[in-house]
This record gives sequence, C-alpha cells and structure tokens, in this order.
Amino acid sequence: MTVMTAVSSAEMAPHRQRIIAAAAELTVTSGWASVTMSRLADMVGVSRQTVYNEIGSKPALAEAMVLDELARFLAVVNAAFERHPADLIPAINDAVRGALELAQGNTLLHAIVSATHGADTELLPLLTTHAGSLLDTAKGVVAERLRPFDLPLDDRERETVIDMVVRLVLSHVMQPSGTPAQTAKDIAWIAGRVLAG
Amino acid sequence: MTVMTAVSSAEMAPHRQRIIAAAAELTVTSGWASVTMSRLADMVGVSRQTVYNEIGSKPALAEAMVLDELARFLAVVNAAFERHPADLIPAINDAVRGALELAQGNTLLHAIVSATHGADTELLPLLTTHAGSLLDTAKGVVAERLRPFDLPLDDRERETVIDMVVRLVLSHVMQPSGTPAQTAKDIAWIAGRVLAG
DNA sequence: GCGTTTACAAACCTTATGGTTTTGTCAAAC
DNA sequence: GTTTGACAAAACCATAAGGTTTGTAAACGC
Repeated sequence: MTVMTAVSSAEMAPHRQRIIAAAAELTVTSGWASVTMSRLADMVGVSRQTVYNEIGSKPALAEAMVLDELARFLAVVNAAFERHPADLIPAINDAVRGALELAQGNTLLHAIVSATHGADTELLPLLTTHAGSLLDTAKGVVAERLRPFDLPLDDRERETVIDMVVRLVLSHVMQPSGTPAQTAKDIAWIAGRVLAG
Repeated sequence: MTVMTAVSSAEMAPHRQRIIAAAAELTVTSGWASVTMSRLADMVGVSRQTVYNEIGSKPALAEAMVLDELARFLAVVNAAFERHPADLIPAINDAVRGALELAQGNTLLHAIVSATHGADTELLPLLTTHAGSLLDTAKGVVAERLRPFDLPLDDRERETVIDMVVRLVLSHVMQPSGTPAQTAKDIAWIAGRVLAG
C-alpha cells in the first residue's frame, strides 16, 4: 500500500496538474470556449483518454481549474498566518491584503470575470452562484489556521466569523471597492471587533 | 413648479413602472432573451418610441429592472427598521431575515440566477461583477436608516460596517448557506459585536 | 496496472446562405 | 407628451452540410 501525502499525491498524478495548468493557460489566452480535451492532451503530451481518466469531464475540469487557482490564494493566506503565528488580527490583515492583491493581477480571474460571450461565461457561476465548493474549501483552510488560537467564541460563532470573512473577501475579489490594503484593513478591523467580544 | 415626492414621481411616470413590470414578468416566464422593446410596448399599450423615451436602452432596462427589484428588498429593510425604531440589532435581524426570505421566493431573482444559456445570462453580472450601482443604492438606504442611531463609530467605520452587511446579505442572496432566520441571526450577531465596540 | 489507441454515437459548434427581427435614432404629425 | 413612419446597422433565426467535441467502451502494448 502506498503512503499518501499531499506532496506525493502531487507527484503521483503529474498529469492532472499539468492538464489543469494547460487549461488555465488556454483559458487566459484564448478563452474557455477554446479549451478542448484533445488540445489539452496535445499540450501535455498524453492521450485524450488520459485526460478523461485524470479529470473526468469538462465541468469537472472547470471546477478543478477554479479550485487549483483557489489553492494559490490559500497559499497566500497560509503564508500570512505563518508570518504572524501569535497575532491573529495582523495575520488576517495580511491574508486578506495578499489575497486581494493576488486577485488584482490574476489573469485567469480576469479572464473569467470579464468573459461576456457564450461559452466563455460558463466559469463565472463557479465564483458566484455555484461557489459552494470554493467557499467550503476556503472556509476549511481558514478554520484550520484559526484552530491554534484561543478565542472567546463557541464553535458556531467561530464558523460564523469564518463564513463572514471568506464571503467578504470573495465579494471584494469579484467587485473591489478600494485598494487591497484599505479593504484588508477594514475587514481586519471588523474581525478584531468581533473577536474581541 | 411641481413638488416632487416619492409618490408623485411614480405617478408622473406611470409608463416607466409598467414597462419595467412587464419586462420582469416576461423575463420570469420566457427569459430575458425574449424581452423586446416592441413586445413591452404592446404589453403596456404604448408605442415603442415611448419605451425608448422612458427607458433609454436595453442595458438600461436591465439595470432598471434589477434596481426596481432591489427597491422591493429595500422596502422590506425599511419596514424592519420602522418596526424597531429604538433597537438596532433586532432591526438588522428583521431586515436581513426579510430580505433573505424575499430572495427565497423571488421568481425574477431565480430566473436571473438559474439562467445558463446565452443572452439570458446577461443579467447575472448586474448582481455579481457589475453590482456597483446595486451596492451603492443599498448602502445608501442602510446608511439613512442608521443615521438616527448614536453609535460609537466614526464615519469611516460606519461605512465599513454598512458595506460589510450589504455585501454579506447579497452573498447570501446569491448563495444561501442556511435558513433566512439562521443567517439573519448570524449577521445580526456580527453587527452587534462590531457596534458594541 | 497504467497508458495508449481505436472506435463509436450523440451532442455540439462552424460555415454559409438568406431572410427576419431588433436596436437605436430621427423628424414629422397628432 | 405621445405616436407614427422611416431608416441603417446590428443582431438574431432557419436551414443544411460538414466538422468537431464529448463521453464511453473495448482492445492493445508495455
């Protein structure tokens, strides 16, 4: 039986990651409509069947692509929390600012949000009306990062705060209302008031 | 010179309101793609030119329709605040719960959110990526309702709280995560903590 | 096992044509 | 203030043929 870690699972499925990367690249340069399974297979150098084996279907590819991009945002969040192991509010501030800055320059995100014609718009719901798995994943990571902290909140209240922060950040990712630094400061301020009890 | 009130302005442009209502009805029953200016003119009993005079253009009609629907949500918010003239947190609780309940059974909202094909999806950005005017309108109303209350917040902090609540509610309108009552309780709890200082 | 190849039906997109509808704006008439 | 008639430009629709893509399956090779 093979031991399964986060790292080794990435090494075990090198195809999957490269397929997703190729799909993102194609989406940025030519739009989601131009992404086909055989084109991905060609770019990666595998057979079309392997693409199906690794990904499953076109909708699954869309979700994998979005969740893969989300992972980059969550890496920024994790880095911010590791930079402030003891201070929660500065950690939140840095995490939010980092995520919003990443959003600003993110070409894939821009391609998804500014797509207006036909099949290119199929990705937008994954960030808006069908963002369930995205929200759940993000909330899971934040919950994990919050676990070490001893807060004056019960479990339900914790979840509520996490849900608030994640939804607020996503809202500002889609529709910014100020600079990342300013918005991060605002959200961190709110979190601070809520956590202060 | 005619005195301009909310009521008399509605009476002064009876056409506009009926046109928007007809557009909403058509959108619900046959989709946004089936909404044409001449069809609206026929339904309302005016000429096509009058529709253009009142509305301006197709994109303007879309925005007018969304803002008109928003007005219904804001009416619920206003009613909640008038029900609790002295207690801010219960007012927020009722306002949020009312808005989310209205969202649940709102056929137009459902038509917009569940549209997946072609031109029908043109309305979704008005609630997500181009929701600027919607957010601004909602924030204006909430700010007005908050004005009588003497809160331990400066102006910037007030705006930040309002922005948070409005974005959170919109997020839950698009992507609910629980019952309206439960979500309202959560948001009111957060608001309470922030306002308590 | 794991990946490739080949084959396949069904759905879908493309191209091209021509015809129709719709948009948005005008000026004139009521 | 509203209507009518007119208009160009653009968008959309119907039809058909041909190609592409999707998703599944089995046979092949290492």
